[in-house]
Amino acid sequence: MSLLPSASINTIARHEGETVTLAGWVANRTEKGKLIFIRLRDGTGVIQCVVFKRNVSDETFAAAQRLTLESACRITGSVRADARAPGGFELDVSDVEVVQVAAEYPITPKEHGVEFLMAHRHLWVRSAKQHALLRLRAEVIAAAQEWLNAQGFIRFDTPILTPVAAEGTSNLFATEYFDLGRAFLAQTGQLYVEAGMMSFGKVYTFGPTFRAEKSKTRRHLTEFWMIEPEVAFAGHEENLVLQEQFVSAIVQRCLERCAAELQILERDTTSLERCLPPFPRITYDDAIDLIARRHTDVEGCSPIPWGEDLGAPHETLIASQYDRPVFVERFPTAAKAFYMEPDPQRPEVALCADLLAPEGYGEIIGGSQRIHDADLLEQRIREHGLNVDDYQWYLDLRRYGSVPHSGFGMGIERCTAWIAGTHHIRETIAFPRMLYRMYP
RNA sequence: UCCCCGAUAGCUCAACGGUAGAGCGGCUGACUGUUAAUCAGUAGGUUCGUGGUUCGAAUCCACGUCGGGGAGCCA
Repeated sequence: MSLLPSASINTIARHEGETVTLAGWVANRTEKGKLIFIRLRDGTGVIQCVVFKRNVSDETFAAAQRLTLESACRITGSVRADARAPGGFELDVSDVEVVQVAAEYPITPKEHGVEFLMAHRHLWVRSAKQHALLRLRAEVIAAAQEWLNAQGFIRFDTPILTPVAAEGTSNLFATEYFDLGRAFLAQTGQLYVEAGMMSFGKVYTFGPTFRAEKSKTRRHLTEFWMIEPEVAFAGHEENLVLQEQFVSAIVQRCLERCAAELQILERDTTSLERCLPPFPRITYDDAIDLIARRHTDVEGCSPIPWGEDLGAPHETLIASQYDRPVFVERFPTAAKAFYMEPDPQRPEVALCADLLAPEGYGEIIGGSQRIHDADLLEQRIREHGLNVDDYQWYLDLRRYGSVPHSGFGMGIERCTAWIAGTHHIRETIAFPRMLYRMYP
């Protein structure tokens, strides 16, 4: 006989007046003499179950008394509307079946510190806010993939174990690879997805990426998930249009389908509702001017000379000037990755852009038009001090039917943190990997 | 790697050179409408580690360990 429930809590209203069996965990319990309130959590929602001593057998009442926080159980009762119940419906209990009585649960409704919660991450994911955040993350991922699929993109998965640094200098995680020496965990799928682009035209890769940077901020993880579209024949302009449509579609879908989660997260959604194309754009040159004029607006923000990359305080200042995401485009070529196409009118800047989320959530997308000329690409590889032999396969993409093409990478955790309005991105992934934390 | 901050009961914190405490959680009991219930009682401590200063150290000093916030780099 199946142990599965006969109804789920998120759609319990459909069962008003019916007797159903729910299966889940005790989110909270209050005993009041001959009356016990059990708030049951089934993964889809939470419902209050009311056990009256007079309405149930002694065994059932005793079972309800045994339930501790997070105990697993199956509860049978009739669904009724009641204004006193959170959510408007409650279960008038007729039977309680204990599946497992939980040991004393370490996470209480009271406050806990970051260290304690991170050490109990495997349990913390059950908590309402974490549940909402991870549900929102799943929606961001589904929205991103389904939107790209609908636009004719093909998912083209790229390797995680790679022979060399895709972008060169950044720190990489290395591991032994049999007799072939060291392998590195991919820090991006971009170079490989370009091979897919030459096969399918419009592709994207989606998966975990790894950076062994010793970053210790609320915007960094050593393992994070990135979705990276790449489009043949697309130039810089088309790339930006694709990005603003993509991001808007994701945000609007989250607003539609995750309203309950955003409410639990106490997210003010008015700024998200404004997130529609076109997004404002500012060139790197104008950004430098803006920083020179307004750097005192943001703490720790100092003027920078032309050629230097923007820091976190600079991004905060720029984003604060706009009410929706903003593109910062045409960075100095020398400060960017080797594969970015120089602006034909001004080779000292590249046809690239970062998309900064509003409200100080920082860079959520980095993208560019890629160099499609084999000679220029090889020259740039040498200028970056990289080994040309390692990139022969990548140069081949420019030798056999090369076309102008563009793409970008969006960080799932940063995007989710922005939409959720969550301060630290560690809460937007189930098990964050950080500089000083790998457990659990 | 650098700068700043912290570590005391299961959790969140107080005690700031002189007897180690509270709230929550746990346990026991009361209660037919609780929403982090309320009320009464009760158990619970190697004050992160090592060394030093002192009549006396949770408290001051040094080193170490672990963690938090930020920078650089990036998504």
